[in-house]
Amino acid sequence: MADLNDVDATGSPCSGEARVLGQTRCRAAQAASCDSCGVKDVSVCSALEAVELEAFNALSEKVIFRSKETLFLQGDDARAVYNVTCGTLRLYKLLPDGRRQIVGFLLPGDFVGLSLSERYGFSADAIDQVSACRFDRGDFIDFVDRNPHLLRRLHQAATHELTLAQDHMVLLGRRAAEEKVAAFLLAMRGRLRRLGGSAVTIPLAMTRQDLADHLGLTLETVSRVVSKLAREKTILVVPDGLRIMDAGRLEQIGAS
Amino acid sequence: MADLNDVDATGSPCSGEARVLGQTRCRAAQAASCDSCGVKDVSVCSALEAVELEAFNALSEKVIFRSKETLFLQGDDARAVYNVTCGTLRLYKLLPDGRRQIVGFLLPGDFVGLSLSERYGFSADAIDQVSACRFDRGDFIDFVDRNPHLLRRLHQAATHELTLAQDHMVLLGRRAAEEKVAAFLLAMRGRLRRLGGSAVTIPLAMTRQDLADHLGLTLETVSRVVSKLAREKTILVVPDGLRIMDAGRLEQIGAS
DNA sequence: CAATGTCTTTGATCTGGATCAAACCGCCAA
DNA sequence: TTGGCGGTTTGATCCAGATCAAAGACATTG
Repeated sequence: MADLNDVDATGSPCSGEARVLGQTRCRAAQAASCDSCGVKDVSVCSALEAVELEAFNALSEKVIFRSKETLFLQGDDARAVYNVTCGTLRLYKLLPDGRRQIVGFLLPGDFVGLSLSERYGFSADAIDQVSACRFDRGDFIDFVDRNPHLLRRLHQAATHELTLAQDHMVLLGRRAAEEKVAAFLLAMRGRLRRLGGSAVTIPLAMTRQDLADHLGLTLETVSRVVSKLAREKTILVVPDGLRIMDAGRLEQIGAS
Repeated sequence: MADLNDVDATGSPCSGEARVLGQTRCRAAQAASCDSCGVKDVSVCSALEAVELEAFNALSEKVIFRSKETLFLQGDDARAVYNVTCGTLRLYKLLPDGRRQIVGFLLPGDFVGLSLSERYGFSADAIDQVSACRFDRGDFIDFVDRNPHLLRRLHQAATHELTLAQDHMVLLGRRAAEEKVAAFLLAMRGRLRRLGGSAVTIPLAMTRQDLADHLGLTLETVSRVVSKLAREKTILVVPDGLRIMDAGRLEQIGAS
């Protein structure tokens, strides 16, 4: 049985400043503009000196996207780099006939547009209300050029994403429906945990369709698998998310 | 009808020096050790000054792997970075029960291990005879640190790989068998073309099983699709590869 | 040259997940 | 209060691709 005594992440306010490649600093004064998003504050532990961090954050402006709002479309020229501070983004690609593959969900702390290329390689929109730090791409590149040690971090971030992408290829190419869902839930639990949130309740802002388009399934199949896991008491479906009741069982199904 | 007059890439010798992040320089004296691999020489056009290039190449030693030889396994500690100069590598991940997902095929000019991380995130083995330049990972990192502009190239290479990975997710998650094969062939044609090879004949060193494990299919399905395309004269199966007879038709099937 | 192993092709059958269809469940707006 | 809307669940049916099976095509080796 899972650790039900875990405190659910609920009321921690969001940072108004960018996490510098995985790290963040919170400014309480800005927290009020963003409702609870399930992420605890993380103390400063940055790749940047305090003075650099100040300069870095000065480059950004805070922006808010409403649920379903589109940040940009695949092929748009990449004016901005974003750092999510609150909420969830979906990044996706479309085939000409409308089939969609969600290549990733971004949570607080994640960057969009780190490739620094001329054009966005995917589309992005907000699943729930999202707040983010927006950097002008040119300014961001200049700053990185002036602080070359940041490039190492940038490169690390990119290769980490690549590793995730490769893991997802295994999931898409070689796993059965139930394994896909189990592996996804475990991965999500890991990410939330690292963000300091709950290890038990997973707030799923995305719909069954989103899940399906991420896992290479249909929404009906996702729904059936979730129902089955709930019937077996492996998970418990709650409003706006689900609770992992038997992580061991989930790992057994989604073992990697 | 496709351009049948295209000269097939056959006899061009391979470089004995690393391509510096996409560019290469050939040294005729070393070419003899490697049989034809379908890749034309590319003139020097490097991110490095001549003197740096010299230093860079001095870091590497030439290594040769026989067909089916394993370079490293997932989880091994990453002692080396490789630059393929001839032949084809497959990079793959295994599930505990033996299911395999090939995350990529590497052709001449491609680097392995650019993530510079402590451990390899996948396994790699040679499909045919492969020659490569081998860099000690520590030396490579030191060199990059001394030449920070190279980090930009490194980062570009990583994000390019990430883009390819995301495209492959679309293929794995949302495409039908025939589309998968068509898209793969077109992508391979593009890569070979960029390498200066033939646009018509695609030398497939990999088996049907390899293809299947890359595309998320079974070998039988791959075989059937290839047979079907051949029956329709879209492609022509030849020893050790195939010819694209009707690229338009292929694009129509595998449109992205 | 037969024997053996590896890879490929092709056919017959099966099945996991897609597709089609309908009901259900808040939630919001009229 | 009702109706519409977006999302979810559940059932019935279908089918693309998996699985099972066998034979063919080459190399390599004894």
